[in-house]
Amino acid sequence: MSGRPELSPLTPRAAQIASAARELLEEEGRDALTMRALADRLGIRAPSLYKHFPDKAAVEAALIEQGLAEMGAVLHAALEGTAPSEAADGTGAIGAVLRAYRAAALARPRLYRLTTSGPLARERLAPGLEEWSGTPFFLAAGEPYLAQALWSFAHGMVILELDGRYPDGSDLDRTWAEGARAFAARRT
Amino acid sequence: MSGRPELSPLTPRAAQIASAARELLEEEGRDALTMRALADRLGIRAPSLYKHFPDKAAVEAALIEQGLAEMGAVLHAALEGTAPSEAADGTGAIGAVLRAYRAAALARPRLYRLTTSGPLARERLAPGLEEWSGTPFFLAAGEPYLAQALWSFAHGMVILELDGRYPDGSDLDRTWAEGARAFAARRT
DNA sequence: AACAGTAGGCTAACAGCGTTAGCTTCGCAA
DNA sequence: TTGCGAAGCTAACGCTGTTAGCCTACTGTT
Repeated sequence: MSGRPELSPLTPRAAQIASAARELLEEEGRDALTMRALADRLGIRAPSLYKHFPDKAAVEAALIEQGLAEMGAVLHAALEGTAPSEAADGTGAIGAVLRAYRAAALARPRLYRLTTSGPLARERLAPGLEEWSGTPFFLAAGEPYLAQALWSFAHGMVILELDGRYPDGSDLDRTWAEGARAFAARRT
Repeated sequence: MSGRPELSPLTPRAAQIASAARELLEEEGRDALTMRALADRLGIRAPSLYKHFPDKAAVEAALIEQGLAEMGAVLHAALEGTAPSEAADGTGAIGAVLRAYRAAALARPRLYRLTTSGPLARERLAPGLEEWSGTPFFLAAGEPYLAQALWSFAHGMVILELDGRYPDGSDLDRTWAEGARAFAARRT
């Protein structure tokens, strides 16, 4: 399992704000996450938020930490769960990680996009968190280059699906399975 | 080769504006592409732009069409070029398409991100253009599911590289090669 | 008990954003 | 000559993130 790094500490009030921000993001999308709308949801005025976070990017960073932590937890759990059985479809740990990744991303699509899109302000994130959330890919692939390629495939699949880039009627289950077989065949 | 669909027609003035928009995007980034900055570059005021485009999204759509058209041209050319020799590294057409894709994206990173990130307003694009730009993946993979998986891998690799998501010192050449081998091995 | 400091609200305001309304000015065609 | 459309303009609106400065209430100290 290997312990998850601690998230950046938040004051109780800041945690409430982050929680409201997450609700707002997941219910209404990234564009709706404005400082005024967030303040409204808390019954205060926008400038008061700046007593708790230095700027909007810091609020987003708190959500990104949640996104990384939850994705990491899901992936680590998926690896634990399927280690004994060693897979239903012959793709083993690689298939398990891919299925878990897709399910977790589609369950929280807007948080996923916030977490993974655009340049990442690493200095705002808890150290080690990003790496920890990615290690299941390494564990599943057994080798860092295949692991990075596998992660890239998974992210590409998810983000293109979320953005509606695939033609209508695409059988994405089958595309995922095809990718899983391609990568699993290279596992040593 | 198969002829490229025509891009949406623009009046001469609109084409000038789109050209200036592209310069602005590539030189200063997406955030710098504002209607006022674009107008400045043309020596006019922002509201005058609305005589030529209905809104900012229409300007962006013109750039997205350029991005799709240029990417498609590069990929089609790459397939033509390597069909006879059949590859230096054993990955054949798949390796050729991947190398061309990466090179084209990294040569115009901000246009690539604009073209491929976020929901796509298909009704604003020339019909068939998006499909045409993607067909080289199908031609290289020989099969639609592998083709979609291959495209997803390529996009994931590029966008994660552009966003600086890989750890410092990652040997991305090797990661690309690993992915190319995985997909090439499944080509029938 | 009086005082100081701090946490956490508030209003007013600024610059920048996309966008609209309404006006003017120029060149061409009937 | 008249009319009209193309293409510019200014002023303004509502939205955004953010800052400055003020006020109130609680908390701990002397």
